[in-house]
Amino acid sequence: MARMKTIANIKDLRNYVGKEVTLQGWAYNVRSSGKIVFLLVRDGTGLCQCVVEKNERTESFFETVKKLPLESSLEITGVVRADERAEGGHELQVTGFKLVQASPEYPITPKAHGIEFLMKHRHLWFRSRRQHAILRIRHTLVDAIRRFFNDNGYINIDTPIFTPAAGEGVSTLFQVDYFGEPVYLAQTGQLYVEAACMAHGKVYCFGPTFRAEKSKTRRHLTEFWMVEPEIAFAELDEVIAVAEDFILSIKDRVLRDNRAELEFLGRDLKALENIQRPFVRLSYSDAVDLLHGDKARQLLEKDLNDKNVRLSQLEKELGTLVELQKSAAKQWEKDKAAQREIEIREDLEELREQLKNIPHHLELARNFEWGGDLGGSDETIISRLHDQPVFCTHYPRAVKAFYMKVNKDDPRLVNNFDLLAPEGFGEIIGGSQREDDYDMLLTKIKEENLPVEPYEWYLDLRRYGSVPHGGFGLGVERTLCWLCGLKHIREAIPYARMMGKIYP
RNA sequence: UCCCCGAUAGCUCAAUGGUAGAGCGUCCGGCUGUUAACCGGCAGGUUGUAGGUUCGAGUCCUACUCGGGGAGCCA
Repeated sequence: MARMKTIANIKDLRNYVGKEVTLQGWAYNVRSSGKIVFLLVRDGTGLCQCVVEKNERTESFFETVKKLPLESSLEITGVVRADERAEGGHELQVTGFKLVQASPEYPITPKAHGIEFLMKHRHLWFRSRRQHAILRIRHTLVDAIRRFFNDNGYINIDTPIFTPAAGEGVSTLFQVDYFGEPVYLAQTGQLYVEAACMAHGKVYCFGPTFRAEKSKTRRHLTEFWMVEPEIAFAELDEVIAVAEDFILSIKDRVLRDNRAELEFLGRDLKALENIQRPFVRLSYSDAVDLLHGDKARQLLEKDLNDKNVRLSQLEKELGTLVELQKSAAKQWEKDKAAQREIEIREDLEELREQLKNIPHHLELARNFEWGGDLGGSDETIISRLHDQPVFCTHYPRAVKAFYMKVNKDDPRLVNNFDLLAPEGFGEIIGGSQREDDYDMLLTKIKEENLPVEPYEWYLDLRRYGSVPHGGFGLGVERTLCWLCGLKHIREAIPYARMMGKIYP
């Protein structure tokens, strides 16, 4: 009587309607009603409602399923059928069940949890739908990044993570003991990839990178992933054109492959679909004018006004909720009101924080002096004044790294660019044309009081067949935040490493 | 490094300086179409740590630890 069982993935169930299949997965949720149990199973590819009715066929396991602890591992067999009432449109009429392992009580319930608790259970949080969706999109993003460069003639070059002390901003690097010698975790692969660029023409490196800055914000990680292409015989405009093609390519790929996930995350798909070439090109000097101008002021004043309106709306709703909780007859009505009240209080707190900061941001923008580096709030203003990504170019030489190419026409400037993602998501790319003139590079190394000796190999690249070249670095997590509409970067990487956080 | 907020049951949160509570989860019972199901019941606590004020501290004060948000700095 033994039959071969058909193992199916939940994402493929539509191909098995009317057939008996076996799912291998975990119990995501269980609801029961006397003689019928609805078991929501996840298998990594999707969720499927499995319906167990109490009858002779299910007798041996009905009670087990009914009392199944969440996240117990299992194999479940049944006939696939289409049903509007089921999540995903298909469900399983269960005929067989095998418990692989019964879980003890699972920490993460279908109810609300705080971020501290969830981050402590990051290893289990992966199983939740939102985190599952985000990491799937990350997978697509990483693949799209490699695809773009591989398909366009770039060679992948891995750069070292242990790097010698080069004197540059050592305080922001992690020091490691390397056989008794202090070395540092790389904060960029760029200098190394430039060398490979002179061998292969078009190259890129892609790996983790480390910053020891003591920043505790929603935009910072101490360990994050960066892809850094480098192109020979390219000046600034050409590098910018590549960055534009690249961003459009990865954006389209994620929209194509992960529409369902983006929708689940509540991402405004229109906002992504509307991203088209050409992106905005804005020089640093024009950006400074923009910050000083009426538009920036009006934006912040409108923001202030909108947020105040929102604040009073929420306060009003809060009042009615408190009344509702007193008057509601049903317990569940009270619970729902209580839950909403918590949400509103969180929103209110955030709004008040933002409102407190707006005058400060206004001040920063108005008093911004030509020559300084653009701050986070300045970038937000610039990006929100445009509906396409903004290339901000030609920063003052004094605030940028020594390897950036000095501008021919205005030696106060360098040929660099940052790309600001729309909707206020901020900087996702930093890039430049590199200084290819030996004498100028040496001058700049000395200007910054850097030791020359560790850079001899780098100077060699300008001694032997120097050519105009340039590239950029894209932060994977910040890009993912933009694509997914994430408020905090900690959700954009499987194991976030942040100041003071290393578990799990 | 600085500023603001927080820490109470496994989870999310209540509690004028005066007897520590609710919902969810667990456990027990009920329910054949549930969608964070629902309904009834039981159990569940050294209120982050150490001091202090007070007749009396979850609540006030001080320090510390941890967390959240922001500033600076950065990508």
